[in-house]
Amino acid sequence: MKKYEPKDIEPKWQRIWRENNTYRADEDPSKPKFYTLEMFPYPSGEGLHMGHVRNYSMGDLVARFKRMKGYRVLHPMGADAFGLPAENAAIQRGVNPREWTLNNMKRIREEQSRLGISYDWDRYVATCEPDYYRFTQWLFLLFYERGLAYRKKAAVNWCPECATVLANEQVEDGQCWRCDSEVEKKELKQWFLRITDYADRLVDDLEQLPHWPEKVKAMQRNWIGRSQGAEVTFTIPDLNDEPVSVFTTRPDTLYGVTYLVLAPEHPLVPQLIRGRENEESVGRFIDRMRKESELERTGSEVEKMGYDTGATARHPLTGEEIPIWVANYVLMDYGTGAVMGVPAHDERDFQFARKHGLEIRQVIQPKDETTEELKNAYVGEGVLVNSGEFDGLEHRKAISVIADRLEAEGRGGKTTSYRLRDWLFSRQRYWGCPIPIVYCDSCGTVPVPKEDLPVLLPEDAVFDGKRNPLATSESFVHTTCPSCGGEARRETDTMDTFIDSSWYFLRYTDAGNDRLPFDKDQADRWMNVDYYIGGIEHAVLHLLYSRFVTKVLHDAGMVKAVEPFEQYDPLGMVLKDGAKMSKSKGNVVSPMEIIDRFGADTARLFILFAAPPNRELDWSESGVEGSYRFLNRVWRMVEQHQDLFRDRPDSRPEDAEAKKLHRLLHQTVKKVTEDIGERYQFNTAISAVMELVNGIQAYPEDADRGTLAEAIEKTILMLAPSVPHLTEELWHSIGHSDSVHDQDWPSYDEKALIQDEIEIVVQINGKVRGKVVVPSQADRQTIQDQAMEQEKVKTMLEGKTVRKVIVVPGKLVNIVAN
RNA sequence: GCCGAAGUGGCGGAAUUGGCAGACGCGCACGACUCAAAAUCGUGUCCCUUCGGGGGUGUGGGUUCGAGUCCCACCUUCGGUACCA
Repeated sequence: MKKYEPKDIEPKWQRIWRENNTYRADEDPSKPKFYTLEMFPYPSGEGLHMGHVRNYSMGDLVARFKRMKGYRVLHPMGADAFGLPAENAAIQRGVNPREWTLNNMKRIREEQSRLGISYDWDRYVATCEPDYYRFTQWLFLLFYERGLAYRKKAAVNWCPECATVLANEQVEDGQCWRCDSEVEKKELKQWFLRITDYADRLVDDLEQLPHWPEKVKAMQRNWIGRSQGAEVTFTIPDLNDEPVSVFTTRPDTLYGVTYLVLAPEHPLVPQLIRGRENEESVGRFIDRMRKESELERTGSEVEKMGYDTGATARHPLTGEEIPIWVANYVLMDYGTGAVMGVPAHDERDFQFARKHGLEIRQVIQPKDETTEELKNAYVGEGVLVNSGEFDGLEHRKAISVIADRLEAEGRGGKTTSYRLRDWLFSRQRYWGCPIPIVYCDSCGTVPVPKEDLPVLLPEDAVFDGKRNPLATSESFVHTTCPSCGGEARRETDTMDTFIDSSWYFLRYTDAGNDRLPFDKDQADRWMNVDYYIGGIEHAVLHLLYSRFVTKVLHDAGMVKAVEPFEQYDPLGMVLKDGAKMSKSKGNVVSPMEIIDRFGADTARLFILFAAPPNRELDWSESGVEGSYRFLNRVWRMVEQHQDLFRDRPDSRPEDAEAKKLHRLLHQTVKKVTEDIGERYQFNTAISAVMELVNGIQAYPEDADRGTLAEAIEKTILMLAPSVPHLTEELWHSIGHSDSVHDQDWPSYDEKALIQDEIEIVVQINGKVRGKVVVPSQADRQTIQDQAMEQEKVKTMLEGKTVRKVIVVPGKLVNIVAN
């Protein structure tokens, strides 16, 4: 008997599949399409880790399954190849970022190949290649034409370590998402993409994504932070009735406003304090706030600090003059950078008013309660009091009524505010996609014509870690104006690398196109991605940006899809001993080492079997051995029955054992088909096949041989998506000359699932007391009669009165007695 | 604080529509094969028990003939987010 030697068979089949182009995407238009995608990797110098293996194993299982089910499947791979590590390697070790990246890509591709994943390698894309980033630039120009890319000066996030700016999404707890450095604020002129124009659609269209986890949708909703309310315009008598607007979700409390608070950065503040006695102290406070980092400023434990400007504002409805304060807790980049203080009905305002001795005026009264002095802010329901003509209104109604009144008087009105800011898009780094913009003294900002793309990254940039390398390249910076032909300078910032991954799934649909990013027909043939797998750390980065870009391309008529990903499955982490694998902990399990020892099939099987897809998976050495053991059992099972396949008898399940195995086989096919195809629960699909293998091994020698042969053959087919090499080898060993991966997925026969006789549980008062075997079609009465006939049941019922008998055909009988 | 998810054997985890809790695997124990070991195969493995049975899915209540599953209250853990007006 031949031994199972993954070392021999895995490379062999990988070679044959490559030579036969087995996994090229099928273009047959008569088949339904299926697009399955795993997030492409950043080609770091580390190679693949177990998280990748898990990701790819799951995607490959689905791709192979769908292919066998008769779909034309798109299952591509690429490299998210722009990024800082390459450039840092250039600075620290003097290597060329491009070479460094391409080397890593090569290694990662080899490692992916060793896993035996069924990619259509012809569609491989690398975002750092000119034939890709040329179209990233093309898309930028499309955004620019549509008014969605603009440049403005603003206080932006600056990471001193990365020496570049960051989008809001890329700042976590005031720290850089990549290097954890504390982020600073800098006033810079930068490029932005107008993602806020799409805020409503990005929220509303989440409704169209029932196959996304609630969690991820909630994170995106929170991030966009849409909130309905009103804008209220106060005026400042001392400044010629200069208007100052605030945003509030509670216009119903407008009569409870006793002061206004502005953010320290609010543009009116300098004018307000000019010449007043506290000009100096307030000025110092403002300077300090400006210098403070995001973290110092917005950390949860930061004390509320505020200063009276001495100026006053006029209430839009009452005309009352109220003091204007400046405080650190009001943020310039949310709402209007100013808030109205309603201490009676807002927790923060209450504390602030207490601390600074400001008036607290109650204007909402809980129903059926008398007024007492407030010990806390009252934020509940109630009716309006002390609110002039609005007294007695229910507060929810008042929200609308008062907002309408403000609008009628030209002093505000209903509005919606968002937390989402425009996407800060430019980066002061080399290893990214150059922004195709030229600055000309006579023509101003000029986009590079699409036919002149790509704007190539220069080879002569200097990597000294002190400045943007692109700016050091004379050959790059100096150019001619596309408009007037005069001397001009190129934009030296590159694009945020998140743009590269925001459209790669579209490029895959038409990877070779040298005219356009992709052809509309091709994109429409494949989009949306039906099944997308990858880390949840991208819940509000990559996944939000991709949704935005897809919508813009849809609006431009480039693709039908309005959402990129039909179903998104967040991938659970791979742990070791309950902890994240990391070099510092020394608990990293190397995928290639596992493949060397057990083979890729074992690694894949273990990872699929050990936990459901989106839960954490604890790597277990003995678990891997168990998977290896199982594959050996399958191998031996087929080897032992080689004779069966020489004359391949037909399946005639007539004896009891054969009927049993036949039924088990069909049950298993049904379960595995549903677990993979509908529930995406791969661990239970595999356990079902294990049960079938157990059943086959218990099958007696003298029972029907044809039934056995069928069961073995279908076991191989059902395992093919999970362990492609082993099954291919076994498939050929039982006499087939075509690939197991080109076979039809086994079907099951509902009739085969029906048993002649079934076991029914007999309960007395809900406790199992016995079992009866009845014909499967038996009616309620027959089942009940048989149950009551049971010896055990009889003795248990002695001296008791039967009150009720519940019969669930096919399941159980419950006798209620006392 | 707010939002989201999850609590089931020694461990990873099953139980799809309210119907036999613990599938499958790991680990462990015993047995077979062997001079012996490894490998393999087989048997057992939630807890208690006077062997009749009793208890058991984070806690306490409820609905139901019947609850891991539904409802109410709470506890714990994990993830996200947080002066967002």
